[in-house]
Amino acid sequence: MREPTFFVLASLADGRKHGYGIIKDAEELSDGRVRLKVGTLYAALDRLQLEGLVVAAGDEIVAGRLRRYFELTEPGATTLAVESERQASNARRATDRLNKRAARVVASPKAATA
Amino acid sequence: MREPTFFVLASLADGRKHGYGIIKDAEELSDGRVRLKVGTLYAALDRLQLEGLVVAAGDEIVAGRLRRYFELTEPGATTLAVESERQASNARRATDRLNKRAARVVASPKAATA
DNA sequence: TTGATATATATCGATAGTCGTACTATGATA
DNA sequence: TATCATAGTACGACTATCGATATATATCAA
Repeated sequence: MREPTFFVLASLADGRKHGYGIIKDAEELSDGRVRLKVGTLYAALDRLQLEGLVVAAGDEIVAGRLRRYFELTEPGATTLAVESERQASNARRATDRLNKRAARVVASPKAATA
Repeated sequence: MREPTFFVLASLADGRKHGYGIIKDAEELSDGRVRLKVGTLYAALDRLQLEGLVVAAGDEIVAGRLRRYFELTEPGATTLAVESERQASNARRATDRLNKRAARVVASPKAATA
């Protein structure tokens, strides 16, 4: 799963939201690192609905503007949990290796990757 | 960064390796979850070399077969470290939300995402 | 009142990384 | 002698994301 899609699910794990709300929330949740593009967002929502990870949760008109709400399904929550554990695990493995590498570089800079 | 590319760097963090060796190592490192395709691997290696994250580290002929060796550069190690922290952080944020959501679902199943 | 910014969604061509498959070739094993 | 593991090359197809454009309302500043 790519990062934008991951953040769509993570955003909805917080509760029911509308498209633009997801964009703002994902930016905040990622400390500004993830700025979902509108094309990416709505394409992802369509796809995630087809996969059953997200469901439409009502349209509302607020201040003359349409808001399309979405919410996470239980399979969506499970998928996000699996994906989170996968990424945490990947990060741990890579960090372990980088730490060992750093130890080698300190000991012998030129043969660090030998 | 996508998962296959991440594992190419993670594999090389362990030391100099040849293409096929990276495929085997990535599979082991990921507990069998990541099986790099040859097309993906060599395309990634070409790209990572252009980006300066990886360098060719000599060709060898072993048992009549060509082996193309690669190693991680310092910028490559830094990129992997940044990417690992990014993924660990993303996973933490998502897991936090899932835990809060689970608490809500236990308290009130039908209004969990309201 | 004109322009800029924020909110909110729709749509679409281009891009990039990955996948899938086929191909060549050697050495080891059954 | 057939199959599997090793090792690399090549290329078309796929798909999520990007980047841009369009539409529309509300608010605020110049």
